[in-house]
Amino acid sequence: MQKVDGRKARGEKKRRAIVEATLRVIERDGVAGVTHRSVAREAGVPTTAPTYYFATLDDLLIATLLWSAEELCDEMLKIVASGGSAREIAQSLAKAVNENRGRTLAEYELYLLAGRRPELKPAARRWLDLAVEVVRPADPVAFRAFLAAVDGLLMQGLIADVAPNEDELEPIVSFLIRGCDDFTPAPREE
Amino acid sequence: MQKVDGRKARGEKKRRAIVEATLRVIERDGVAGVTHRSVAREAGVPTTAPTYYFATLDDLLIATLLWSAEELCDEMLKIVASGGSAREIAQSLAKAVNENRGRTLAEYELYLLAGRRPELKPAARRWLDLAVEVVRPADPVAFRAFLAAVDGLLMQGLIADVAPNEDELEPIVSFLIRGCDDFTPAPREE
DNA sequence: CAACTACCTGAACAAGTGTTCCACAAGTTT
DNA sequence: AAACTTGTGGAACACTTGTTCAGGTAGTTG
Repeated sequence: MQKVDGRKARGEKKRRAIVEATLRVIERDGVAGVTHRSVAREAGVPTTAPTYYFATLDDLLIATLLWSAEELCDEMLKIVASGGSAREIAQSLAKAVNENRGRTLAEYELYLLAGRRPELKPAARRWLDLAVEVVRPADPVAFRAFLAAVDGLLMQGLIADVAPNEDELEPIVSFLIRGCDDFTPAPREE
Repeated sequence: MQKVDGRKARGEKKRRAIVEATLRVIERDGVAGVTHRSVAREAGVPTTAPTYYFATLDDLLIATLLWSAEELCDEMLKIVASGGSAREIAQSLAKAVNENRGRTLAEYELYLLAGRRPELKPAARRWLDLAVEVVRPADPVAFRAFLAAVDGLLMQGLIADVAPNEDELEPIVSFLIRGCDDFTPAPREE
């Protein structure tokens, strides 16, 4: 008979809390602001807790990227599921560069981190692969162009004097998804 | 009668050497690897030289971003001047994510830096503004979509397992610039 | 309730950081 | 050549960093 060890359960919870705190630190101060101590302070745990749960600072960043990537995938799936019209997509993009600006910045910093750590690449581009998989676009070239533009619009939105809003983004999104059947997947052959 | 002060000339030269060394450090180790000491070592100057020329480490990064942005603009203008066909653009992109991978990574790290330092934003998006200005696109929406996709293709190229080559990129670029008259500027009304 | 185990943490350390300071060298002007 | 300005660099300081480690604590088991 197996009983869940309360100690381990608590540990797992704290571990998650540390990862979440790390993401908040990145949102606020960037990857550069991540230190064992800053994370510990943010999470409200002792200084050595992050070291205890993650062998190295790198491991902590990696865990944070993996978790963030997972969340991003969930959000993307929601958009696709809801129909994926130009309006909805533009709305999501506008939110990412306005209300969720810090979060979006964090995501791209982790993105670039993957550029220097080959083992992180799969996680970083997970949402891309997943998008292709669930949408099964009729025109792969058009779809790849669309996905690239999404990244570009977000990045450029981050360095604009005033971030673009939904109405400004919509025509661009519309232009990009013409020929993509509004995300309607190609019929799968059985 | 004014004579150029040999001291100042030498100083200016060293200053530039330090900025160039900084960019090399970023290419190799990322922004995180930039310290007064690492830059000094790379540039072959004493430890305190970077501090002497740049009040703070931030100032050094800022100067590096400005310089890098300038170079990027020059390169973009060259592409436009040479005609800006899909083939040429795809060629440039392929080069950026292969031979010049480190440099491209560095550029995007500095890009994101601008996301957190409002005063750097104009420099970071300089190439975008310049592109719109010199191309004077007939269809602004299509052109903005194209510019966004360029950023996205580069970023996604950086986190691909194997970076895309010219031939893979060309169809996507072609798709994007259809309706842009191959970069031919709209006739300017006089 | 004692023995045990696994988790947890405060203090401490060595290494590296940004920056200051002052003596001095090189170049220019009088 | 003396006076002056500008550039230069080694030593040092106060501080923060990642990480270690030995002891302590909470949860589980017999």
